Amino acid sequence: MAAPPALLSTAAPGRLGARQATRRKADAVLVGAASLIAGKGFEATTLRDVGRELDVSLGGMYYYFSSKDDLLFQIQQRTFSALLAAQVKTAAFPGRPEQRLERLLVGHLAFFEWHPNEMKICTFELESLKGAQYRQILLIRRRYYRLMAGAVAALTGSRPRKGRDSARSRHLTLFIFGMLNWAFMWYRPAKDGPVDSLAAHMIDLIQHGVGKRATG
Amino acid sequence: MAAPPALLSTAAPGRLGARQATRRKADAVLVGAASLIAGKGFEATTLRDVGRELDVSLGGMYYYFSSKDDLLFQIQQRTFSALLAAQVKTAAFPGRPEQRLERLLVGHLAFFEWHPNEMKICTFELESLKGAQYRQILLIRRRYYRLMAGAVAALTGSRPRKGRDSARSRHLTLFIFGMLNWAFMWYRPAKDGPVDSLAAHMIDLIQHGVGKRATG
DNA sequence: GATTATTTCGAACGGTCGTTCGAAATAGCC
DNA sequence: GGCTATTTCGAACGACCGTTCGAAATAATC
Repeated sequence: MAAPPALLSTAAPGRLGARQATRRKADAVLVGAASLIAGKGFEATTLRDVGRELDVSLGGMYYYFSSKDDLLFQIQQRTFSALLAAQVKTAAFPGRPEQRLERLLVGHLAFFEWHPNEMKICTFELESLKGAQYRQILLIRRRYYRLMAGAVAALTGSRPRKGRDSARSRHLTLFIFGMLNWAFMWYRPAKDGPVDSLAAHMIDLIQHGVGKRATG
Repeated sequence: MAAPPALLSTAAPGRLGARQATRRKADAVLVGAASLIAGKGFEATTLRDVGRELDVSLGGMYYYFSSKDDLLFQIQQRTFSALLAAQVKTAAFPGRPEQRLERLLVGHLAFFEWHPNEMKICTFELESLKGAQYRQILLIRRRYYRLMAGAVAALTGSRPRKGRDSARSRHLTLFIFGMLNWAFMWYRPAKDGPVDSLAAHMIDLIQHGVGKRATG
């Protein structure tokens, strides 16, 4: 599997004619801020901290971002958009249902492996967003849920309803999200092996449970 | 299943001869604070907020707690201790492995249903603790992990090793924790039914996967 | 090199936070 | 009622936060 795409600058740029170096620096600030926020939490992370980490003065931070909230929003918006776009592509490839779901699991875990800080923030700091920003991230998340729920429904053979899934199908999808999203609490590549084998364990559990063992 | 135990005052009391009413008020503060912290996060929650919620002046808060950190620590310490104690009892009852694991799942979810705010805090705000308090909570969590890992190992038939589980067994246990801990993001009793049926879905997935269906 | 636009800085502002402390109020006890 | 210990309060302190702003520095353009 190729490396997941970097977090593209999909958001509207601060200025139309902004030079490329400026864009790059803004991206670097985003990465550094994500590292700090993932480590200490959004509220506990200071703009002075972020500035110090990247050798930008406190006032200078406001050249790149309009507010602290904007910083958090851009991290989540870019991260989730890139994940969703990559997974939509992944889901488009043909294959048997279990293969397609496994590809999505690998894709999710690989993206998490490449952007652990950003993904941790998406998981932990959703509710730190407010108003329109909160709602926009919620929309992206909902689209991602539908993508995964569709793959799960294809595996179980239940025809996908328009609005609602059955309780069982819904629970199964949310169980899978739980397994995936909890991984950042414990997954260490050196200890747990590559994400491919982790996804294989996961798809094996989903298909057969612990009763029947696949090649292991 | 009987109601899970309340969050007992297991921590050392502020004063030895403290009157019962004082203890009760301290417990009430703990509950109110948990509600606010679960809603807004620990850093974003102010002692002034907590005091206002419970009609205690800001200065008065320090009669019950030595610091804001102490407040968070007590919430996590009491909650996790009560959960661990209840689950140790649950695990002691005899039964087939799948029954014993299912009882633990039900126990966990039922405890979460009764103390959602406190459990959300235990999940989200572990890393807001520092130093000795952080390490102490980590110890409790590790004991709880071992309890669950033992039940999982009994189900898979793998003999429990002393120090390390196999990668597969470890992953399976952590998958289960993921399913359980992610539930606070979506579980609503009115929509998702009682925790017993949720645990039944979960144990069915763990045992048979989606391939074979139990009574559904 | 002069002119303009972009980038960076440092100081300051108003506000809010956790914490302290001594006095006032309350309850328990004889 | 008096006396003591427990409980509650309100004001204040120092520290730090996000944000603003105008000037200085730097880069781009001619």
